[in-house]
Amino acid sequence: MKEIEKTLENKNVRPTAMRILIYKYMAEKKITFALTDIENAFIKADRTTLYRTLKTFEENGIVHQIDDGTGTTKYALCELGCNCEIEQDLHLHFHCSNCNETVCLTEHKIPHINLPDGYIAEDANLVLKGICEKCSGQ
Amino acid sequence: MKEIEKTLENKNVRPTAMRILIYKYMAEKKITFALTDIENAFIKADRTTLYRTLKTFEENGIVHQIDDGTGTTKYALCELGCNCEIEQDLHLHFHCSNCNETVCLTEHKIPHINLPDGYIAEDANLVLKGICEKCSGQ
DNA sequence: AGAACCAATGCAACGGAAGTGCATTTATTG
DNA sequence: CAATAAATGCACTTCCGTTGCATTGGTTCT
Ligand SMILES: [Mn+2]
Ligand SMILES: [Mn+2]
Ligand SMILES: [Zn+2]
Ligand SMILES: [Zn+2]
Repeated sequence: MKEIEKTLENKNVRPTAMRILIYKYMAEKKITFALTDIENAFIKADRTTLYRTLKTFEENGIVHQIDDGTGTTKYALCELGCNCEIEQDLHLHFHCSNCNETVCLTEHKIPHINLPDGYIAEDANLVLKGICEKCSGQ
Repeated sequence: MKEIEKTLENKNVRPTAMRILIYKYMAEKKITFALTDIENAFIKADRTTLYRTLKTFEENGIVHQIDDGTGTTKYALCELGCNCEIEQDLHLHFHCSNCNETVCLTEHKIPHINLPDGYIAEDANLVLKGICEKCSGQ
């Protein structure tokens, strides 16, 4: 409780009741989630509020967006010490085609790629798709 | 003309007038394109027809879809000898944040990634974002 | 405490893009 | 030519992200 408030304040985000709830939801969840997921978890909350809360969280380095190729944006809590407001943390993401869940593989960074002359890379997105550990039964 | 017809027939796609036009458009274009692009290029054609034509083309290995993270699906003609109906051609794509164009870097394959135990990769998508050669002025 | 102010929330509506059902036209086959 | 199948066009739907604006709630200043 108090801890979450501190965390938010440290990131310059006012710890409102709503925001604390949302943060809690995210912290308990191990995998990534979509706006709709969180919307279903909190019947009370308005979609827009959740949307803007996540946006605020993102702008202040609390969560990061994930584009896993499903067409719906996913979010995940940033790791401790992740400073993705300043520079991107280019870890890869895995999307399971069986359970449809997307996970951050924060240990696995996107390898450096040599581009043709003239191309300047500033950002990268690598998504692997297949069967996750839970679904592969191992 | 006749050549395009042959190409389509070889891929088991009936060479209708519309399809030949669309193929021609794609062949002239060097970069990838969205459904809307092609829609604007052919005032006459209905969006659904274009949509389904591209779908047919994709199912028969004439074009491949590209998810460049912009939210709108891009398409590009497959290379000669590309057999992406059978197995994915996992080359990377580059999206320029200046001119907003996406290009296939067919020479650059997505490197193999070691995943944690239990994860089975079947597909991959790697998109680099930044400044393209045209826009970097080199 | 009360007034003034700003941030957060909620409701409604918009817009882009993908996708589907069905009628109509066009091509293919017997 | 008739019968059949494929391709095209129109209308409509759904999904998701996004914005405008009114309302609520909390903070600060007098
Ligand atoms: Mn992540
Ligand atoms: Mn490509
Ligand atoms: Zn799974
Ligand atoms: Zn460019």
